[in-house]
Amino acid sequence: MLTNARLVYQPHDQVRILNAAIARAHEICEAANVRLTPTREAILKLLWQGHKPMGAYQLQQQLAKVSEKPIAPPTIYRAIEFLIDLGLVHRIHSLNAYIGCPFPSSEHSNIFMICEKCNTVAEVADNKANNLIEAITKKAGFKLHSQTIELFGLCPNCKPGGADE
Amino acid sequence: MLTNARLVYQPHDQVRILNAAIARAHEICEAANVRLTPTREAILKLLWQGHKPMGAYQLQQQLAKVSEKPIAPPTIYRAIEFLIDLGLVHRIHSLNAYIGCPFPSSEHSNIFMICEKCNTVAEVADNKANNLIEAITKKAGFKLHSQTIELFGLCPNCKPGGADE
DNA sequence: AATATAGATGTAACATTATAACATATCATA
DNA sequence: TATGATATGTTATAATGTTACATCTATATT
Repeated sequence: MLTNARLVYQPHDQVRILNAAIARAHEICEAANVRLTPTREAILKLLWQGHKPMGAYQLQQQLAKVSEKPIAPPTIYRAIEFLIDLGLVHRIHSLNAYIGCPFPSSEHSNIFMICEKCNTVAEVADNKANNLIEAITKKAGFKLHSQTIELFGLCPNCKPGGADE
Repeated sequence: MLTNARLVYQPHDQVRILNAAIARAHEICEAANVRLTPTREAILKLLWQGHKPMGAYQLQQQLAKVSEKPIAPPTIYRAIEFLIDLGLVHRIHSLNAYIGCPFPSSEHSNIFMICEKCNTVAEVADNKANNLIEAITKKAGFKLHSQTIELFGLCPNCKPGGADE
């Protein structure tokens, strides 16, 4: 099982993690022979801040604070699409929002644990889950292409018992 | 494992199924002491036609054909909310669309198999999936409230090999 | 049967999310 | 530096969903 849950739920060196993610993204783009332009990089960075998903217009607002010229929705959406296609970002459908992917370029089912209180999202990739879903669909005669699994609840820091369970 | 996959993927008496679903809905509403008004019933019926999800504005268009007066979005959304709260209808987040629930009033994880070609949606409720997700979240210290699992691919009737696998 | 009440719908305006169509700019390379 | 491909700017608009408040309707009570 691959997960960034501990990272998300515990205090950590946000800047280092962010820089690592950006460095990783540069590698991936280079390998794919595509360009991680300033706008794209800025959006990717925002989607890594705080492990909270952000909507397109929220991204636009944040970008406005940094850049001199306002960036219009089409550019935002194009950048998001670019990042999603590369596996660097995920869409959280139930929130109409986007978030940086902690393990890009890994084949995985994306299971998102969405905290209803603090809005953090942790991701899990689990082979057992993949296999089970594969088995369920196969039994039904359904040819599986992709999937999205979104779980709602309270993260360790927000649930009544607290982080130490 | 509870599923309506066979029903959805094989020819069946659509009218009988629909009537059964509506009768069931009436029972559930009576038990809950709430009213299945004509508008609500009309929407529920539409969401049972063809096992395909429909968006709010699509529902509005269809209703316009039947009713004399056009029905405005708030009424549509209110009816949808009502039906979802009763467990009679589900929202498919990735499609911004809604569909009738084949097994209302059953405690279940909702796994939706969405055909990318014909748009039919079959639903599966699987205890193993429930348990696995419960285990995954527990391990991460996440308190699970609800979930949505949406699978994309090709249904038996649309996939290359055909329905007989 | 008249009336009070809660629940349901009507209505108009608007907020949010996303895309289309076309123009312009920028980058990599010949 | 010319050229083509890629990326972004610009304007308008589509699609989805909500707010706030008015009006109606069913039901229960007197």
